[in-house]
Amino acid sequence: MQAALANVSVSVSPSEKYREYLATKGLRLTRERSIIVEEVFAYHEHFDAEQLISRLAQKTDGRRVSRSTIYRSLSQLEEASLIRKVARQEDRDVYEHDYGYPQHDHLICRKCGSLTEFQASIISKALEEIASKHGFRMDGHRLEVTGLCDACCRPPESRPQKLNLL
Amino acid sequence: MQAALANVSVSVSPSEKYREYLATKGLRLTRERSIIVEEVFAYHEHFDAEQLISRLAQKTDGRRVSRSTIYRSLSQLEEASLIRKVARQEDRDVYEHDYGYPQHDHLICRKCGSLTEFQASIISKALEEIASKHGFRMDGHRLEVTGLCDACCRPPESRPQKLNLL
DNA sequence: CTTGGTGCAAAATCTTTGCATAATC
DNA sequence: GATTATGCAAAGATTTTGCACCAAG
Repeated sequence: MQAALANVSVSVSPSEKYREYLATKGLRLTRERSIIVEEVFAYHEHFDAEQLISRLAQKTDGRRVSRSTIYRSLSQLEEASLIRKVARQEDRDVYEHDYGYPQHDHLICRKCGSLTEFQASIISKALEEIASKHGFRMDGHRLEVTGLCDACCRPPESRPQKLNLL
Repeated sequence: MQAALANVSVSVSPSEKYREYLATKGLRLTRERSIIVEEVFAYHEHFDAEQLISRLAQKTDGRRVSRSTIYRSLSQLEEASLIRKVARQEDRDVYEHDYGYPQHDHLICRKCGSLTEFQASIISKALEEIASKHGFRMDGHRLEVTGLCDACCRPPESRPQKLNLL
């Protein structure tokens, strides 16, 4: 009678978790919502609303979902802690899986825009101490480290052309 | 011959720094830009574009500046590392002073929205190590710790009504 | 007189919303 | 049958841009 209590404990599927969340609000896991949550969790890549829309709003089979519904669902998925915003790129919120995935942070390259994940328990621990010192009840954090990634650092011959500044 | 090399070393005023930045681009510190940088550094509060605009676009004296110019200037001030984005609230980017102010991070209350600053060198140090491990050339970071602030934590009589999720 | 700058209004983006229709309990 | 959901198009909101006129070197 021991549940896996590692960093990640996934007892139910994302869809199921979504259903549970919806239930608490008296809402239903409809076909569209189901399609969305499945698509979102089909890949572990970071994504934004537009990418999801382009994948779902253009389906020819019966799995097409409208733009509005996708936006509405993304808000719910975030509320339900299934996904979370990690950054903002090109004026769009970038999401990632929050459910079933360990806490981590990101190195964001200012040049090529690449997102590199890393884990550092020392940071979480430090934050817990800091929060408690301020009487702050922490429930999460978002840490974006900006700079130049390994590839973009190397000026030599393979100098990246794409400098989308800022 | 020793410059103040503490966390903060301000040898020139924000305006002067702005002027220097502009010079490197062959641009000038105009009267409007001057007004903007002075207004921005007049208070050390966090602010967003709209707040700045409401303060500057409604002046009756000769210190009015247009919306466009303010947006254009904010981009430059950010580029020049005079200000930086700290968060996003109500769909707006929130800025704070970056120049002449020590590195710090924020505790953001999900309930009342309050921003509390804190400093933790341990985090910067940890990040430097992590970055170097990834061959990443860090030039800054943004850390938002979310949760409930001291005031909003206290359930006693003023029990928060809003109990969301999970 | 040539380049840079401002202001206005229109445009561009991303996101939300009103409403009619459709599905579900 | 009442409530919830979807899709569309229109509306909202913030930020950007084209353009004419002004300013500075």
